Parts: sequence; C-alpha cells; structure tokens
Amino acid sequence: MSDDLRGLNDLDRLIHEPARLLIVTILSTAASADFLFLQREAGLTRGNLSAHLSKLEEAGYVKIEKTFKGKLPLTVCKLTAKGQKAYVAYRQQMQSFMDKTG
Amino acid sequence: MSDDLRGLNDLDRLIHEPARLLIVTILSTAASADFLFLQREAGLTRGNLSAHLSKLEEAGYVKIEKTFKGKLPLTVCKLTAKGQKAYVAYRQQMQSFMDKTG
DNA sequence: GCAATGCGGTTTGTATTGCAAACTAGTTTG
DNA sequence: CAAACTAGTTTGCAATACAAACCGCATTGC
Repeated sequence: MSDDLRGLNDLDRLIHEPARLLIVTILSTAASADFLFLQREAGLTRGNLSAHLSKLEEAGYVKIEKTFKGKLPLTVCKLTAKGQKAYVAYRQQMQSFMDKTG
Repeated sequence: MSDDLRGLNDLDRLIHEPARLLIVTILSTAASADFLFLQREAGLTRGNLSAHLSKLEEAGYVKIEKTFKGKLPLTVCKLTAKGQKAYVAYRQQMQSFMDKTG
C-alpha cells in the first residue's frame, strides 16, 4: 500500500466542513433555496446556517439574494458556477480516496 | 430531493480531519507503522503528525509505543479495535452520502 | 395604544482547532 | 568540544464552529 493518498491534504476545507457540504449538496440539486428550507433540510440552527452561508458567499460559492415575502424578509441562496465546480471537484477527490482505499 | 443527508452532521470529526483520515487509513492497512514512515507517507510535518497522533491516542483510536531502534527513539503506532471500528463507521457514512447524492 | 410574542435572520462570546515555528533531548560527525 | 543531525514535543496564534444573545419588524392579546 503505497498509493498516493496525500491528495486528501488538498481537500477544499470550505466544502469539507460537514454542515457546508450539506448546504452545498442541497443547493446543487435545488437550483435555489430559501433560508428556512435550508435550515430544515440541513438540520442547522439559524445562527449556524447564517454563518456558514456568509462564509460560502465570501468564497464566491453561493449567491445570496435578500427580498421580501409579503412583509417578511426572505433570503434566497443559489450555488454559483464556481461553487458548483468546487463541489464537483470535492466529490471527485473524496470518491477517488474511497475507491483507492475500498 | 428530500433524502436524509443530515447524517453528515454526525460524522466523527476526529476522523473527518483530512490529516487524521490519512493517518488512520494508513494504519488500517499497515498493522503497525513508525513515526517517520507515517510522516513520509502522509506528507505531514513532524509537529503536525505528533499533535494528530496525540489526539488519536487520547481518543483511544491508536496505541503508541515508544521504544528504541539502536540508540534512537522509535515511536510505533497501531490502530486499536476502537479506532478500526470508528474508521469503518466513518467510511460507511461517507460512502452512504456519496451514494445518495451520486 | 402598547406590552408580549413570533419571525427571519445576524452578531457576539468562547472554547477548540490546525498549523508553523521554536524547542528538547540525545547522537553522531568534524 | 562544538556543530549538525535525529526524532519527536511544545508553544503561539490565527481561524474555526457552535450556542446564545441580540435585532428590527409584524402580529396578537388586552
């Protein structure tokens, strides 16, 4: 076993974080999702979700649009092309690891 | 897509950390490995490897034996049964995630 | 009319991390 | 005996992740 597994060390930490992996995964299949949908689906507290979304936005992985639903704020999130690409790359690296060490 | 992906939130963070995932993976196939072998194989600095091993030992995932090779210190590491179990569980969760979102 | 409650989030506080750089203890080399 | 090497450990610090407190606005109870 001298396979080159060191690729693990290059994993995108932003996506590697489970909560964010979850968020990005959901967004990757949903085209767009509002804050509360994400919260329920991911099982995160509002505070946590907010912080993680900010981080993903900062990285340019998601785009966040704030509008209103009637009179209440509504936050809608989308994966950007960059985010999609990073997600695909992450999956590919992780699957490659799983395959090599199966 | 309303699959239950929230399992990700229960991932064992100790193993999820890439450096440690690498270490544990190597140990899982090597039966036993000395410090320098691990360092080379995992591509970690000595400081980092030392810190991660301590953490894994604290958790009872690896057993560390300090002996001598001639007159030089030699640190030998093994995965414990507990560590092996945690590793298998981690892989299973991660693979399950990959499969569900393939 | 106005306190209390609820909604949709954001900010703050804190304890934990992961890493690099400095350090230690002993050994060999010049 | 001084300098350099081996095999690690400890330290310092910036960056996390999470919970809890907070915020502005809207509605409800009285």
